[in-house]
Amino acid sequence: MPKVIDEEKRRERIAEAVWNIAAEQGLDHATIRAVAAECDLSVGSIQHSFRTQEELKCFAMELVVQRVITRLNAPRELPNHESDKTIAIAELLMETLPLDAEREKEARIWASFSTAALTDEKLGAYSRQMNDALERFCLECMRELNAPKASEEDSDIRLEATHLHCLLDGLTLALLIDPSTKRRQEVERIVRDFIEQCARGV
Amino acid sequence: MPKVIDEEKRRERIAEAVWNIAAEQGLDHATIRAVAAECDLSVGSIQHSFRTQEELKCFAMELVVQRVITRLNAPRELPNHESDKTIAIAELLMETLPLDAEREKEARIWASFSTAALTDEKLGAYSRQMNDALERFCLECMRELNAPKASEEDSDIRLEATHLHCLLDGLTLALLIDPSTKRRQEVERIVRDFIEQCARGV
DNA sequence: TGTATTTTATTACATGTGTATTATAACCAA
DNA sequence: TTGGTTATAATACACATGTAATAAAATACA
Repeated sequence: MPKVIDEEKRRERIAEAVWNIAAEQGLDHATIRAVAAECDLSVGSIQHSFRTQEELKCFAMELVVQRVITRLNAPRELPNHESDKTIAIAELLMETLPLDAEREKEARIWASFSTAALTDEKLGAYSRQMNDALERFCLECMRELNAPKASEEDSDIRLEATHLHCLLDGLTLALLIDPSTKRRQEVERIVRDFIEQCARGV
Repeated sequence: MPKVIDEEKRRERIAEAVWNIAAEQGLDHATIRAVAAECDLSVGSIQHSFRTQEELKCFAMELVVQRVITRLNAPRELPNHESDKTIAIAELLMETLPLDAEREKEARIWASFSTAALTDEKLGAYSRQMNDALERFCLECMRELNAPKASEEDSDIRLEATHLHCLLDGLTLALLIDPSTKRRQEVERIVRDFIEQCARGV
């Protein structure tokens, strides 16, 4: 019998090396050799886990989507008190933004993959999956905000969820381009104001 | 005396070839040879106009910024009547979105360049220039909307302009990922609602 | 027309890249 | 220990790429 390794863990370790390179140098720098060096493996070992580079890139992107979706679906409990809940939701949403170094790295990873997905049909599906998940998450948040009133049409809430979702994407981009403290404060203020406005049901 | 060509036009023609490839296959596919083929020139001609590939990419990105800024700064006249003006501004803003094939291509070009700018310091400056220009444009729009009231603080208007700007970026991304008619209609509705809300000064 | 000068085209070359191949090393069961 | 199986490593190879070098063509003025 051969040496036995946890093949799934190995694949994830390699995928994370792709992430690092994508965040720091762009996805196109994630060559087999660069990835091998990044995760301290030989080219042969990478090839053992992934037959082709395309397979590796797909897996690396799929894993991003998986992890983010898992996090978005994590069980949460929101405060009962209405104004506390509003604040909690705003903070929940801000956790998706690159307001600290770790999230910034994630956002850079995602930016490189989703741009690649625009011209790579194989990756496009993951892009759409992520989009759907974020939209659902925003929709849940909006439902929570509107729950006590139940005054709005469902289609209106869906539209506001899409608005929120796109706003978050745009804020993410803005923070990647300008991660200054000033910008971060503006972004936090925008999210809070928007959520409060939604809660007031304007 | 040598053959005389319009060197500036030539450079722009080459840059536009880079754009085409970036939109269709991604910026990393814009190799010297691919660009030469795209604009029906030899590799030597490209080299005559651009010493290195880096120089070419910078020029190509700079030209995008230049053209967009020129368009944003184009003189416009808005209707005097208030509600007409609101509608006009909404339509003005929607012209920046990839709601038709031509704008979609532009957005894809910009997406590939701005993502590359995240990991390429040389390109980062253009990214920030474009951002500033869009933000100024949004600010002008917000000022127009708020002109008749003059009730808001300037800092609030600036924040709303940033909100608008980020929203537009996010909507652009959403349309690139899903350019369906349904999505387009949602996007148009979101812009109109948001602008109306701003006009009402909520 | 001839020629100087620049544009264009071709080629060459070093390096990077994906991947197949091969050889070695590591491991578990008998 | 030994044998068989698999993981790892190293190498080979065809091809793409950026760029330099060189040759050829084209043009405006004398």
